[in-house]
Parts: sequence; C-alpha cells; structure tokens
Amino acid sequence: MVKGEAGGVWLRPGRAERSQPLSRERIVAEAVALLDEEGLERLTMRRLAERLGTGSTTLYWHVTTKDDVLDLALDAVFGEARVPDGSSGDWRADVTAMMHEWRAAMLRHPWTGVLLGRPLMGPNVLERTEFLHAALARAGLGGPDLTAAAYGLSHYVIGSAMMQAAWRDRDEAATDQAVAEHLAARRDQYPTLAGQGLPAGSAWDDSFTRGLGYLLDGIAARL
Amino acid sequence: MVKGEAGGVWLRPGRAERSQPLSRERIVAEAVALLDEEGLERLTMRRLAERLGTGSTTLYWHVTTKDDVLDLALDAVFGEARVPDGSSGDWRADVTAMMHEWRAAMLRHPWTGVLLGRPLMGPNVLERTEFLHAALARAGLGGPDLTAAAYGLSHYVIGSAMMQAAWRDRDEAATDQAVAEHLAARRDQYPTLAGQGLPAGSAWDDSFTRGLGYLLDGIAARL
DNA sequence: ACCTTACTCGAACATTGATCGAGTCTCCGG
DNA sequence: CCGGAGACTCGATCAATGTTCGAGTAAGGT
Repeated sequence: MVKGEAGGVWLRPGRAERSQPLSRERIVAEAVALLDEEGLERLTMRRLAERLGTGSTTLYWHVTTKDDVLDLALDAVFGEARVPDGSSGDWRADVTAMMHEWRAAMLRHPWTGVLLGRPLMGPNVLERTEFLHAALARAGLGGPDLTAAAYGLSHYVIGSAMMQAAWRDRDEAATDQAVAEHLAARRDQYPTLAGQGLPAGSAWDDSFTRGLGYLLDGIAARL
Repeated sequence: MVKGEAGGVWLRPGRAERSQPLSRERIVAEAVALLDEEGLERLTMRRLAERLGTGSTTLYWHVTTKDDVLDLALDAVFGEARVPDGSSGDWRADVTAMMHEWRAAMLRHPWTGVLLGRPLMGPNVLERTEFLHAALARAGLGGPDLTAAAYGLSHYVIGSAMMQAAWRDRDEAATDQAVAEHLAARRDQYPTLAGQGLPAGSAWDDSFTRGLGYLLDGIAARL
C-alpha cells in the first residue's frame, strides 16, 4: 500500500476523464470565461486552477506569472474582432467595420478596459493594427498623417469602450438614479451637464458611431 | 511606570513634530506621491501609512476602503489640469488647450490609465466635463451632436494618454530594441507596421495633436 | 531495466486589505 | 479641577493571494 491511494483504481481520475491535458490555450480560454462570469478581482490562480480541475501550482508550469494569463486573455479577446479582407476598395467602410468589431469585443468582455495599462504586443492586436495602417495607407495617407490617423482611431475605440464598460458595470452605489440626483443637486455647478444628462442606453452606440464619423471626416479631409 | 514608554518625554513624538493631524487631504496627497514614485502595485495601505507616520489601520478612520484612496487620487490628478475661463470666444482654442492640459496631467501620473476602469464622478472630472460641454454648446452644437463630440474628445484624450503611458513605462523585457526586432522578424506578417515603425519620442506628441486636429475638424464641419 | 523529459502538486512563505476592540487625546460643561 | 463624550489612533489578528520549492509521477525511448 505504498503507492495508490485508498480506493484503488476505481476512484482514481481514470485517464479517460482526465479531460484534455492542460495547456496554455485551455488555461487562457478558462481565464476568459472566469473573467466574464465573475470579473477581474475574482480571477485568482487558485480559482482558475479549480475550474480546470488541477492544482493551482500546476499552472505555473505553463505560464510563468499571473500577468502572463492576463496578457494572453487580453489578446485572445482582440482576436474575436473580425478583420475585413481589405478587398472592398472602400477604405472607410473597412475601417468602420473593424472599429465596430473591436468595440463589440471589448464590450463583451468589460474587464479588458482595466487591463489596458500594459503595452499591447500580442499577435491579434498587431494583426489588427497592421490592418488599420494598411487600410489608411491604401487610402492615400503616409508619414505622420498615417501614424496619427491609425493611433487616433485605436485610441478612440479603446477609450470609448473602456469608459462605456466602466459606466455600464459600475457598483451598486451609483445607480442611474443616484447619479442623476447627484447631478441635479449640483445643477448650478454643472448647468450644461445637468441639462444634457449622462449617456444612457443606446445613446452610447449613437455617440460612438457619430464620433467615429467626425474622426474619419477629419482624416478624409487630409486626402 | 505605567504610562509613558522608556525614555520619557524626550523620546515621545512631541506634539510639535507630530506634523499635521491626519486628514483625507493629506492621505490623498501622499498617495499620489507614492504612486508617482513607486507605481500602482507598490501602493499598499501599510506603506502609505508608514510614509504618513501612522499605523496602517488608522487610515481606515478617514477612508473606508483602499478603493476610496484610489478614486480620490485619480480625481486629484484631474484637478491639475487647468480649465480655460471660456471668455476667449475661440471655442477651438479653449478645447485644444484643455485637452493638452488633461493629457499632460495624465502623463505626469502614468498610473492613472490603469485606474480608469471605474466611473469618473469626482468633482474635478465633472468640472472639466462640464467645461467641455459648455464650450461645444457655445460653439453651436446641441443634442446628440454635442454629446458625441464631448465624449469623443474625452475618450480620445483618455485613450491616447493611457496608451502612451503604457508604452513609455513598459517593463524591462520590452525595450525599444526588442520591440523593433520582434517586428522586424515578422516583417512578412506586418509589412506596413514594420515599415512604419512604432511611435517613439516626440512622435507621440505630434500624433496626439494631429489626431486631435482631425477630430476637431470633423466636429467643426457639423457647425 | 533505466534514464530523460514533461508535467503535477502539496506545503509553505511573505504580503495584502480589512476588522475588532481597546486604548488615548482634546475639549467642554459643571 | 473633574469627568465624560467624541474624535481619533493602533496592535493583534484573519482569511486570501501570488509565487517558490522540492518531491513526486507518467510515458517513451534505448
């Protein structure tokens, strides 16, 4: 009775249902699921391991640090955004389509916003940045104009999605009503803001599209 | 010898140099300093308390949670951005000036980017948002156009500053050279990107200003 | 039969945010 | 001068976290 725990073969994991062997991909996929379901602060190595049916320290064989998991999960999300094939000949339509895909992916996974403090160098991010540069170059931009346009567009999507996600998933204390009251009580300090109200519901979508239009108009004027 | 530790009066804090009494403002100010000097992950309640010369648990009298400290620190940083008085009559100049102040404040405190996952409702943020809305309203915008323009501008600054800060303060592994090599090695996958190179040095400033110009051009065209 | 390589995991450690209850200081009314 | 109330401070403590270490195990080749 030295090896093999009490219960023998019958109770041991059983090789068949040991599911798939652990791998980077499975870890990342499960991390994304966990983040979606429970949020960023609930992602711990132990919880992640438990969902994968392994010990927490096992993860460190496939990944050197928790930040690795986050980096990989972030890039995985960007991979969800479909990239137009670029053969349409309409650069503006292509760019617009990808911006919407990009934003949608981030809104599906609201925790992405907080993670953006780290530099984006994953393959999926690079692929999309490359597409953006290429589309604008095809449109006729070059040099500093191209750089500014490409980064301006990226930053606009990122900022928009992040802020919208933050507002949508804010904590209980700040309900829409509480916010409205807060603003109404300070109507003299924030007259325009109180009159205008904060964006709600579909106003976010409209604002994003409209703002993207402004940016693209300004870019197109340079051509 | 019941009260008063060994050493008597002479070694006791001494009332005079007990500095100022602890207060919310002092805590926040010290938190900003600590964040600037050591970064976000080094901000702990214990370290913060030590710098203030108090016990860590004392902080919880003035602040209910660590997140409070972060929220307050974040709003404090936004307070650094000067707001034009709005009497210039040139809305575009006013808006541009404030955008640059806003960005500069965030770049002075690079940790702000990561904190932006939470909704911005502090007085300083609201004041600046109000100014933005007011300036654009004065320019002649209204309704959905106003909302889209105001939020578009905010999101653009936030995204830009956050991304630039992330790239500037990236970890040791990703030096400029390593990034360049990484890109060069995949020249076939990212042809445009590899040819263009990633922004460096003053290119960030130029790109920001240029992109802001595009956005404002697009907005102005709506008038 | 053995060695190597790939992989798994339990115990352990230092550090963190936060709570609790007991202490101390300051001031004000009697 | 007393005393008590309120404002504030803090040490001990707890559960949870990221990560390391070293010992294990399984499979496959020779």
